[in-house]
Amino acid sequence: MPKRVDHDERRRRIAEALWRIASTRGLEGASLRDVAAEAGISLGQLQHYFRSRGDMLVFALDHINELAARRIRARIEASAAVPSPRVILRESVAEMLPLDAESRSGNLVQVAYFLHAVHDERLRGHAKEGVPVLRALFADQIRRAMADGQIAPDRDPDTEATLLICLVDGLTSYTLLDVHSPAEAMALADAHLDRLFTP
Amino acid sequence: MPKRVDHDERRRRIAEALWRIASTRGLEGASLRDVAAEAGISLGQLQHYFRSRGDMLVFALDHINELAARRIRARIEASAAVPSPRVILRESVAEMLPLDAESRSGNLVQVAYFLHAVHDERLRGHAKEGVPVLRALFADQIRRAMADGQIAPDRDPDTEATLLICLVDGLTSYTLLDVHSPAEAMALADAHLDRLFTP
DNA sequence: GTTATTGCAATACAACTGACCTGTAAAAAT
DNA sequence: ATTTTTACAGGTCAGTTGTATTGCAATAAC
Repeated sequence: MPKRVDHDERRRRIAEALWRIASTRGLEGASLRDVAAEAGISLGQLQHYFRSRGDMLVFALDHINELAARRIRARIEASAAVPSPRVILRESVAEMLPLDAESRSGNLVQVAYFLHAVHDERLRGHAKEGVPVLRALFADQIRRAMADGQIAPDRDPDTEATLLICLVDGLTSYTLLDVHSPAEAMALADAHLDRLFTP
Repeated sequence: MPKRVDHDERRRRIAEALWRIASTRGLEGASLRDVAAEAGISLGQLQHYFRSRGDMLVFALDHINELAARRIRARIEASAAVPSPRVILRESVAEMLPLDAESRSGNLVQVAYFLHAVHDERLRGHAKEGVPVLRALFADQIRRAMADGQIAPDRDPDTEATLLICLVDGLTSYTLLDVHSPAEAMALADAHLDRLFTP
């Protein structure tokens, strides 16, 4: 055999090529041939690493979810030595919203997957799994802020966490549609946080 | 010529067949042949009424938007003789959320269009146009409630209207994904309204 | 050096796509 | 009665899709 190859590394490269296409033409517009061309490899080689198109889609979704989680963590750690709950929430939201071109294309990929997941049971599991984790993270921060007197004690942390996630999702949708600008989206998120953080 | 036919009525029938397919298999899964079969007509007949697939998609989107707006109006008028702002907002939200099977499939069609619209300039215009109308309607009700002392006077009506729309959008997405149930979605929306309506 | 295995290229294939074209029956217009 | 227009049925076409198959070069194991 020729050089022994890192399979996962190749798969990640292919997944990234897939995102580039999915963010401009949608997931359905990303045929095996297109992805192979975008990745600079042959169709045969792509098929060597993914037995089917479905396998490729699932791998790429898992990969993008992992990268997103990593970026949120990195951003929080970079923001302050001991970040306050409000900073953590705000930075997380900022990272999730499509505020720059890169994040925008990432969100487009997520949306493409979302639509697919609604109709595809296999993808749905992968698409859903991140939500409870994120809700728990948000709810924890809200609890911390409540203990600190920054949020009224009659709020329910889980409810507030879910509302915030849903709001970000909606803000993302309308930002992608150019109904409002990235800056307006962030301002709206801040307005929501302002009212969450009232003792 | 044979019986003179109501073209728009035929087109509406075809559009409804398209929704039935789009809500289960997605927009891309709705080929001209599939739509024709679902509508119980031949491919030739379908092509007689729509010169291209794109035309069909645009018509069906406009039609579904119009029906949705009509249903919201009907629901509000049915709720009370002189509906309060809060009732109007709540009923509108309830109509937008995928609370029953019919509404769910309608929302699935909307989502399918949304993803398409992000990449298709022609569709984007049609998909966006409903938002400012809805925001104006919501903002009006919020202003009425503020004048009545039901909402704190320091709130910005347009901001609150936009936040509510975005929240509903996010609630819809996660309800479609079965992250939470329709009942939970409505409870979350009520929680948000509770905090909006505090003097 | 032989053999077995891996990495990949190339081709083939059946299914399906949207668009286009032609044919024809029916009825309205003249 | 003739002409014209409408409403459709059916077929064709070039192009694209995911998948399967075959062939072959490179190298590790023996």
